[in-house]
Amino acid sequence: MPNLYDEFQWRGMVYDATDGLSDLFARARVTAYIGFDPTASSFHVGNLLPIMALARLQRFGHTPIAIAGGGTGMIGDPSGKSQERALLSREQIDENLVGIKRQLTRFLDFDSATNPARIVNNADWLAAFDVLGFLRDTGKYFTVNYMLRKESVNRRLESDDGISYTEFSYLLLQARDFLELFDRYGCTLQMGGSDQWGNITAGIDLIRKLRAKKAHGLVMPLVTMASGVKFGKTEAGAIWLDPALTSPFKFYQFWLNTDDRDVATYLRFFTFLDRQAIADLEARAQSAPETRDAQRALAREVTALVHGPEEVARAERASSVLFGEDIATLAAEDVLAVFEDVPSTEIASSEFAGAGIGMVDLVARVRLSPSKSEARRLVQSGGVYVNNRRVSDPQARLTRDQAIGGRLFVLRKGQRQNHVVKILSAQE
RNA sequence: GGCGAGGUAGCGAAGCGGUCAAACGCAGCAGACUGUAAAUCUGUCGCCCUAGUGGCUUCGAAGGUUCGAGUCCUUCCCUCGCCA
Repeated sequence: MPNLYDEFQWRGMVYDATDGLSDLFARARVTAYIGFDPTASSFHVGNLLPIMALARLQRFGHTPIAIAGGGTGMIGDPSGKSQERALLSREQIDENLVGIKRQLTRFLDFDSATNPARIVNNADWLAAFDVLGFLRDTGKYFTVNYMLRKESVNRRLESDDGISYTEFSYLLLQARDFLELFDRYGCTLQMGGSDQWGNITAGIDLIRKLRAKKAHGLVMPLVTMASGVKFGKTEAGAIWLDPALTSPFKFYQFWLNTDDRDVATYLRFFTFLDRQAIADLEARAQSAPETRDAQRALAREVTALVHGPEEVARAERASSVLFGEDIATLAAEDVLAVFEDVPSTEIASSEFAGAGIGMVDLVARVRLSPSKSEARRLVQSGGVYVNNRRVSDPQARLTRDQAIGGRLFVLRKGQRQNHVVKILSAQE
């Protein structure tokens, strides 16, 4: 069995790790965990790297545990945060946990005979502690001096906002989690993002003190984008795994648009492709970047993983239509199918009667532009396309006979922002 | 509490009492070039319309001076430094 540590290493997923972790992987089946905050009802692509770490772990024969942080979520992790966080309500957390658990099941195998994955909620034990018990059993093992030295705490001490006692305590809870999993499942490794190092080592220290056993930690690098933008953020907001929040088409497009400089890194991070396949794609990206085969493979792999192969096929089809074929020649049904994910507006056919609807009005109406003034500028500058044809005359009007199949228009702003206008017949 | 500096468009930052919807930079949005890339270049970037040397609402808030105020005066609110 190849060593998982080497695998993580070549994929660039090791930002830091405790000594001896490689040896541990070499000689034993390891149970490892990563905690996930229930701050939203869905993961976004920024959470993907740790999720993939658990998935790889399982594929190498080890046992993954995902903690859905129902308990720690009540408190809020100060790591990487410059400000105190708003507390989530218990109901909100429970709701978020449901969504997160469901998404994890796509990556992990819970039915494996040898090393089934497990999702646990740390509220199960953290909520059971009484204050006095916790302070005596866990708090006693951490000096405030130790806690103050932690980067996450320290940074907030220096900021004007300070840090509440609540968040200050977070470290203890996460340390206690690690101990709990160590006791229950023999979990000896915690992984996480690089900002988790302090929290992880706290758990390791606790296990050493109370159980006299060596536990391990591994943290992954922050995923960056060459453009300098925060990874996973687009103009439209975060890229979510939930298809209701980010359509599979948009999800696919996000990956397809990966910068040349990032694609090799992302292939390693976010796909299960092996070394040879990735090396080939990298070579291809070097010699023929214009084909964007590497981006295409990345988009296909990740979309398949998150949304399934059918969605990949649909996204690819939609992409080829959108960026290639002539929309006007397609049947209305096909266009609708392809643009299913695209926002749409229904407008009564009566509005298209007579002189029709003015371009500027329509563009503003479907919110492709925030105001009519801006819509006008947009049209004049040549940024608006109707059924794939540029319309730059702000006086232009649209009537029903110009619609695809007499039923719809595909409005496009710039290169890729589409909007479908459906014409509602009077009798419908 | 005392002293000093400042609050201008998404952010940063200019702004002689008239020619200020407000320089400039960044971000944003389009266009060109391309590969649905990066870089670069161009335009645009308060709102409205019948699109014009058009209308309307802005420069922390409220008053005032003036033919005219982002620009002067008063009060208030807030932020930031220094001292206590």
